[in-house]
Amino acid sequence: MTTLGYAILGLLSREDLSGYDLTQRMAGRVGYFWSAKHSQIYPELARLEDGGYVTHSVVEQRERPDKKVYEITAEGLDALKEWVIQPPVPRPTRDELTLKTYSVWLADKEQAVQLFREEELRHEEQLAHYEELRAWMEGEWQEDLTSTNSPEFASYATLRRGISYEREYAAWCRWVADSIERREPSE
Amino acid sequence: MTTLGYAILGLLSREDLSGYDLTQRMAGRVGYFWSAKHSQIYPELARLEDGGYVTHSVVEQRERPDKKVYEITAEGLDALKEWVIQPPVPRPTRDELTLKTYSVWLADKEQAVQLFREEELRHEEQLAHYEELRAWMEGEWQEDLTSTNSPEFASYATLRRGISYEREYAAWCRWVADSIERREPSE
DNA sequence: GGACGATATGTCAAGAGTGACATAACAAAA
DNA sequence: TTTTGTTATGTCACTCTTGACATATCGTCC
Repeated sequence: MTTLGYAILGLLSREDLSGYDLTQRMAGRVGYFWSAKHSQIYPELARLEDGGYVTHSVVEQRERPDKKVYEITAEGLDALKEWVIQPPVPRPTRDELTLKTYSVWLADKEQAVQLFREEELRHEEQLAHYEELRAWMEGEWQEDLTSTNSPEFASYATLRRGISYEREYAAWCRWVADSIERREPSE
Repeated sequence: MTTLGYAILGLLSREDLSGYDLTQRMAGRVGYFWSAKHSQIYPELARLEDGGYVTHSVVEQRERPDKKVYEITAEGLDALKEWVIQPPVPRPTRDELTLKTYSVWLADKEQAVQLFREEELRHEEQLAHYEELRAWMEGEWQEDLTSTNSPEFASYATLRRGISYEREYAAWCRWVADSIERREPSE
């Protein structure tokens, strides 16, 4: 089983979805911690069905093309539950901006400052979006968030990770930009 | 040019290195923001040399097997300088622990708490290591860090990113573990 | 009727990255 | 003398992931 397989099972454990629906989720909702394109999702669904982790049924639609709606099986749910509590396999992080920073001493100061200001803005915008979502969740899901058994709590927990990540990344970009500006004034 | 190519150029802009040396760097020093195995590095060096970004000379050693030491060319340095100030191509982040968190509502609470405590520890140990390095740099490189033209400043800046990342990740793990423990006591 | 956009499902070639395999020089220890 | 460990360079098959190509249904707008 691939990690993508578990990502799909995680979505199907909450609701039945088509390959198209899964693609939307992978680009949006869960896209900031796991993403995939439809060209990877469709073959993976076939493999999951082959392994008995999901089943599908064709749903005929009148106002749209027909679709295959996938449902997680008992075996699929068991596999997912087991995977969740296993320590994650350590993956190498690859951060291109930090890599660029490693060579920033070679760069034109003004252009470097601009780069980090732009990235700061990107992360602050993402942060603002997450903070909106957070406010909405805390209002709408008040009761669900009192129990960690709810998918709502799980979604909220991942969002808090996103918020923390974006806030720190933006702050670091600001620190780098400020450092260059202060130490090399108008070079 | 691949990102790995620029990673190699970034290392060679600081000092001449062999493929073996580069492999050590990619596993250690810069490994927390970009990493590669020797099986990827050797072919990439050949491509870089083909493109005129690096040259190599064979250094004969008496106490060890001979080695090829690579040196960055003027063209290589130009390419690196240009790349550094370009906005990074947005890569999808893939975080397996956050993905597991998305399905944590299905998990046994005790085992889930254990998972997040273990991960918290991992990140705190990494953080402690980085903080040691930081103290050493701030002491040893005091003068170099006053100018952003120095490779020392660049190394210091990337280290601060690592510190910020590990600190926040550990804090988030702690928050998740605490949440599960408080809201589902001894279930 | 035709064009366009959203919905819907699929394949394929190519690149990035890894683990395993392969070879060889040299030192030190058994 | 053989073995073990480090240094050193390389290849290859395989997996993961993406972008491009391909096809088809259905509604709406011109």
